[in-house]
Order: sequence, then structure tokens, then C-alpha cells
Amino acid sequence: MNLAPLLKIPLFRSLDEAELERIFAELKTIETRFKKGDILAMQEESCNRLIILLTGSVTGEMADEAGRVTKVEDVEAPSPIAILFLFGAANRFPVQVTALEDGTAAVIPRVSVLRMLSMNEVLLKNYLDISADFATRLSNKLNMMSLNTIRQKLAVWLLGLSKRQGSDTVVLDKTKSALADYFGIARPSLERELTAMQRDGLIAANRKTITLLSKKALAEAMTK
Amino acid sequence: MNLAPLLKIPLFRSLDEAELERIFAELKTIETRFKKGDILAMQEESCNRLIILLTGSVTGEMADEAGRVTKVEDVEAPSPIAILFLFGAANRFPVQVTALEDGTAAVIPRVSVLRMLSMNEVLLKNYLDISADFATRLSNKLNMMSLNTIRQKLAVWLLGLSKRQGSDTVVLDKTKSALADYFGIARPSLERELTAMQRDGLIAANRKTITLLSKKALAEAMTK
DNA sequence: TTCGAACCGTAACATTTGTTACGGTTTATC
DNA sequence: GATAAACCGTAACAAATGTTACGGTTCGAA
Repeated sequence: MNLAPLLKIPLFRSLDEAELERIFAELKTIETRFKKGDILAMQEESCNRLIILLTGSVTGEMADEAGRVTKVEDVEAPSPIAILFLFGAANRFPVQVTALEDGTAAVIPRVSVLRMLSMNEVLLKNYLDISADFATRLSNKLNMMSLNTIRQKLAVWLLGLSKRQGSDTVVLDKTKSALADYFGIARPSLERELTAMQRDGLIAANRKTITLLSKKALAEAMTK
Repeated sequence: MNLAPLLKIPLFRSLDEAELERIFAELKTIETRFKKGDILAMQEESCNRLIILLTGSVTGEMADEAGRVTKVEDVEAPSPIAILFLFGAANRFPVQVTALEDGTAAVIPRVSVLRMLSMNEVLLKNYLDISADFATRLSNKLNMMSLNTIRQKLAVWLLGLSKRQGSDTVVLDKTKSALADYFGIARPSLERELTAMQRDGLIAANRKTITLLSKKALAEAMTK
């Protein structure tokens, strides 16, 4: 198996190829080849193996009980799939994984992953970091979603962005459509609230550029 | 240090006391004693150590930029604190941790935790399981929150509950107030929708007992 | 058993948000 | 530079949800 592409993914960061070869030599790893349209994992199927996409790309689709499917995410090689659902009591694939094009993947049984992580502390740290980052993003998004009003979401978002960008004038890093999606609201609703916040003197907005006029007022808007 | 209480928490499940002693002997662990009102960790402080509550209890409070605080969660001994924010790039305490009563805690630096996890595969598995379960709960809740209408949330919730309880007649496991909170909606709104769903023949409800009259219709209601 | 607190069901009304539609602007591509 | 596609700003209207209020019910503690 060609391990070179693996070095590019965060899970194997800081490992050299020799080390990686040593690890893989000890593991029961299967390399599989798949064709466009193949199903790599069924939704709700027990997630008892780590699938690492080596070449090609896949899509994750979630099917509801009525049979309708919604696309959740596309993943391109090289990248592991569903790394966070490998462990835990309810370890099932949250989505159905379907190949978008021909490709190859390495499949590692769960026990082998455990073994692999015990063998190398750097690898273990990478795995834990990835899990933690994922949990942090999830947690942040959840906090955002549990805010009641659009103004609250915008206030939190803007203050955070201002802190990250180190300036009172922030530049949105996504389109407003994408931002509305992230917030789980309709685009015109977001626009309307931005307009209202300008009217109320909280911000000045010009397309993707927004100036925070009163952080104090924004902090208040965040909570009530 | 008395390690016996540690055996009760999931992180150390399936370990015997001798093994636990062997592990702790090798680690740089500090046992601290704290008094009611002491702050064990500041919000946003770098989360570079694992705090395991041995005796006593603490509360996690989140302060916003306006200075207001909201209680997030109470934790009682014996239990680890913020186990999921120990790793990752943005590893900061999400809350301020304050002691509710006098108690003791074991503090383990991050590198020692890493070492500890490398030393024992059972412990590693426990840690990964806990992380994964947390991520799964977070992910489920997020999916729930991103549903648009109250009817959708109820449909998903009821079908899930029905599957878990293995019956078409389910018994709510929380009060309706708590359920409304979980959904992030107002209690009367939940009641109103339950009434509407009865009117539409989807369910029959009597206090905490709800009968699913048409799973097919519920599955449809879930998506549109 | 009684009392109070928490919970439940419901209704009228206020507010927020979504929907749809339209025209202008930017951006990418040829 | 022309063209299409995506993005942006706004408005009128519809729909969903929140708010407040009130009375009945259940449950646990005194």
C-alpha cells in the first residue's frame, strides 16, 4: 500500500513514513478498491472500522424513515471517515457513505485502531486533538443555535469574529447565504436584522465589511 | 491519595485498584483541597490539565462579555471535569468552575494524561468511548436543533423514543417543560403542537403517555 | 391530610421569522 | 468585454412561535 498520501492528513501529522510503515505492518489493514456509486457504509450500520480514503471522493447522505435523502458532507482523499463515531456505546455510521468516483481506501478494524493509538504517542495525541476539535466546533455551533433571536446570534458571531480578527472592523469569511445557513435561518431574515442593527446604531455594514460601533451594546444584545 | 472513588467513574471502569495505583505512581499528579467558593478553573483559561473531582461538588458557569453568568451544569464527585476540552487546538475551559462545597480533586497535567492513556489500553478505550458518546449526544442534539418546525422535532423525537422503548405507546422520560427546554422552545408552543398533532390524527396523548397512531405520517412530518 | 410548588392544558395576542418576489451588483468564465 | 450565475438588499405578506395569563392537576413535604 502506498502510505505517502496518508502523511498529508492531520491524523498522521508529525509521523515519518518509516514509522507509519512500521505501524501499518503490525495491523490487520485491508486496502479496498471501489467504483463510483459503491456504498462504503450504510447508515446506522455498526461503525466498527476506520475507513481512510486514499484516493477518490465520497459523499455522506442521511436518509430519513420516509426514504428521502439529504446530503450532509463530501469528503475528498486523503481523509479518514467518521473518525468520531468509531468508539462509544452507540457507534453507528450517522450517514450512508457513497463513492462519488472510483478510488481506494484503507480499512482498519476498531481493535487495530486502538492498538495503533497505543503504539505511538504522537498518533494518539493527533487522534485526541482531532476529536477535541470536532467536539469544540460542535459545542460552539450548538451554543450558537440555542440562542433565541437572530440579533443574539449576530452579536455573538460578530464579537467573536472581532476578537479573532483583532479589529473592530470585521470582514465576513463566508457569504451571507452561507452564514444564514450556518445560523439555520433564512437569508432575508439575516439581512433584515443586519439592517435593523444598523438602524439601532450597533454596527455599520457594507457588504462583507462590518464595523462594530458599540461593543457594549452588542454585548447586551447578546443576552437579552 | 485514596483511589477507591475513582473506580466508580466510567473513565476507570474495568481497572482494578492495583493497576490504577501503578498508573498513578508513575504520573505527576497533584491532589488539591478546595473550599466552597474557590475557583478551580477560569473560563477561557487554557485547559492544560485534567481535573478529577474526588469529593465535593462544583458548578460550571458561563460568563458573557456583559458580565452576566448563566449556570451550565453541576458536577458531583467522583467525576472528571471538562474531559473533552483537554486536547485540541482551542483547548480552553468553556466555563468557570466554582466549588459548591469543600472538597478535593486530583489534577493531572495534559502530558501525563497522554502518558496514562498510552500505558493502558483499557483506559484508552474508556477515554475514547466517553469522547465518542459525548460527541454523539452533541451531534444528536444539534440535528434536533437544526430541524425547522416544532412538529419536525416532535416527530423525530417520538419515532426515536418509540424505537428505543420498543413500543408504539411511549412514555416521556422528562417533564414537558424539560422537553421544551431541550428543544429550545417555549412550553406552550410544545403543548399547542401536541394538540395540533392529535387533531391531525398523528398521535393520541394523555399526559406523559403518547401513542403513535401513524408512524408513516410521522415520518413524513419529520421532513417537510 | 393539607398545603404549596411544580406541572399541565389552553387561549388571546404580540413578535419574530420565513416566503416569495424583484431588481441591482459582483464575480467568474469564456 | 460579454454573459451567466451567484450574491445582495429590500419589501409585502404569511406562518410559526413566543408571551402572558389563568385555572386545573399532580406530587411531595410538613
